[in-house]
Amino acid sequence: MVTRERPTLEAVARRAGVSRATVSRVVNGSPTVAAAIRETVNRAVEELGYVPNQAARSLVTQRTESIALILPETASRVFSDDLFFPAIIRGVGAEMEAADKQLVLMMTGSAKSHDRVERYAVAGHVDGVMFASVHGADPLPGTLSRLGIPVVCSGRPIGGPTVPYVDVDHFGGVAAAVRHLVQAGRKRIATIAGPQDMVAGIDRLAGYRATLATAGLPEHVAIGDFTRESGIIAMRTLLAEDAKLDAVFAASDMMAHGALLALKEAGRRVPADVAIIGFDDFEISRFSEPPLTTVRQPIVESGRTMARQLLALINGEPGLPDAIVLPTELIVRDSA
Amino acid sequence: MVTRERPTLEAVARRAGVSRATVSRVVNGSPTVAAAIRETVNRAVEELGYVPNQAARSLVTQRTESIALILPETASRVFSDDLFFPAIIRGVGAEMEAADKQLVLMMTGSAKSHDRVERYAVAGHVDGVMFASVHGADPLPGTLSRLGIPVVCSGRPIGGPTVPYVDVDHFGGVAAAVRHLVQAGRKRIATIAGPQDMVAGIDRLAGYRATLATAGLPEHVAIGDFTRESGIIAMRTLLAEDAKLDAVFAASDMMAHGALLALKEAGRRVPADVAIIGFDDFEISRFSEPPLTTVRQPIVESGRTMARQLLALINGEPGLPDAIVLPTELIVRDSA
DNA sequence: CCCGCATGATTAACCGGTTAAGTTCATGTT
DNA sequence: AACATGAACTTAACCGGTTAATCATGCGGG
Repeated sequence: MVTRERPTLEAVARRAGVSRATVSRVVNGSPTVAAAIRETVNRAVEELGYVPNQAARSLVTQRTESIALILPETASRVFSDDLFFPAIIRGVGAEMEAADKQLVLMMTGSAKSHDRVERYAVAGHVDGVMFASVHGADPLPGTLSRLGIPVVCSGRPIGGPTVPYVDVDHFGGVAAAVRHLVQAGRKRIATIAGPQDMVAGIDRLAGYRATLATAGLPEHVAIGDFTRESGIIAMRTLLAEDAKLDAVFAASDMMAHGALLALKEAGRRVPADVAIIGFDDFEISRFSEPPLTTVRQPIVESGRTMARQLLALINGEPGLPDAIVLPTELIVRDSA
Repeated sequence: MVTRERPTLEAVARRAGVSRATVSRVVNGSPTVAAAIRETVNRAVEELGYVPNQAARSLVTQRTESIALILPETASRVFSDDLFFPAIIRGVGAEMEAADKQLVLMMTGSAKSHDRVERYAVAGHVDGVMFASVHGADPLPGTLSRLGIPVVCSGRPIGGPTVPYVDVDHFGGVAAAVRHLVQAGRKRIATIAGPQDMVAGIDRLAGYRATLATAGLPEHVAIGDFTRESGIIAMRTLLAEDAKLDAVFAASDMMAHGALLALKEAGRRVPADVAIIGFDDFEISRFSEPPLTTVRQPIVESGRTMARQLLALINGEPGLPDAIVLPTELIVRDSA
């Protein structure tokens, strides 16, 4: 390991025959530098391979140029084939890269890690914090926000939006899906709902209920946790409770896929006997048997939007919306 | 936004009636502090809610306590239903959390971002760098390593291992899979290989070739890019070239899944007409139709291992291995 | 010819820690 | 009693930048 000495501002200054301050100004593109000097300094920077030390810079600017993305630990443990968080990361990452900011990933869940995140953010390691999918009424976003740290959540926080957030139109998407089933003449429309401590779970169930109520149809609810296995179990339960149900709205594609498996196991044909609609529009749904009708939610876009919001917040841009809700869209394939 | 002033060492020192140096020593757990003073200082820290400023600390210690994980940007394109990188992230993240280090995520691929990563690492923003799956003969890991920056790769780098790496036993896993097919009496065993600019693609194809050669059977190769769609296309090609093939080893589960779809489309039964084995053992493979026989590779574990290696390297631990190869295992289900 | 004023560079203070060197003081030696 | 020793604290230098305040220089105007 060589650990070659890296040149400092001082070194560049000496080489260019100017003061540290002038080099600093050149490096930061200040306009009050004569062209000739700028040229000389740039050459020196080039020759020495100078790269500014971020720690030194942060110390005085009070900015770190990096941003934390908090992922619920539970998610990564439970959802070993979850595609939601990767997509969020992708969206956020793209935006961060465009803004030349660094992305720091943190998992949280345990009280210990929870505390760790708080200390980390408070210590000024990052200029802002994003939360990907808040579970329950997590107080952390509010706490950080109150401490003056810019925060944006993906998913409307439960218990009053005390922080800006980006979410998708769960309700509208579900309503479109359920209406689609109603219009196809389905009468016994069940749902496999998501966890009721997450807004995505709550809102999608609400959309189902409201739309069925409007249509004057009875509701039939089983609860899952967004995973395929929970979808299988929920579908079996639903069938046991109502052998004649003719449609199911599953609050996630994974659960819809599980339902598909359970229906096949029970000898039901899809969509002939039972129609099924999912929510997410993951790649996999194009290839399921049959291909899944589903509500597309723009996950990557929501990551990007969250990142853009946070950057704007950090830059102190005025008139930022507290909430942004992205549209969802019903994608009709063969399952309904 | 409040942006409450955060207390500094100085403030704590004043409150505790000692010098900055003493507080620093207490905070860093130096043994040369009297118990009484330590107590007083800790109380002051508590009361003021003091959290050390990492930038200031890094400036003098030359350590940032954070580590970069580089993901190939191309991956993020494939990412849309890729489960490999999320698993790597999970493994690395767990280990980083345990070591109380921060994880900085960077995507690279374009020459521009490539340069960005280099500058970032060289600027001392991170104490070390991990590469998740190196494409082709990427010079970046070697470059950074030569500059004295601790580097570990996931996947043996092509073109001579100039950097320590962690990989899985592709060859052994594939050999077991192909032997399984041979022992089942399959005679026309094709493969859908992965991209040949990645070690995972190369080694798996080599394993296939060597094992078939040993068995005295002819080879039959189509190339994919690890995605489901490429699996579909490759399978169609293989069938067109040899309508009588009776087995396929696909170098990824996604491609195996694609192959399954293409075989169904062609009216072939699995495993009766054609046996199929994948590689990865993603969750999805337990639920495919039929459930997929596959080679399990410990992705999360490989992320953890890579992280542990890097931390050891950073700590200057002696006698570290240049390469660690984790075992793979054939998981027999219904497809072969 | 001298003054005032831009313009552009320099000086020096500061960001918030760490740590080597120096100081103080109680204790042990002879 | 004089002095070496060592424990525990303080002083002060330093890490590598940024930036407000200051200063030098050249130029147009009176």
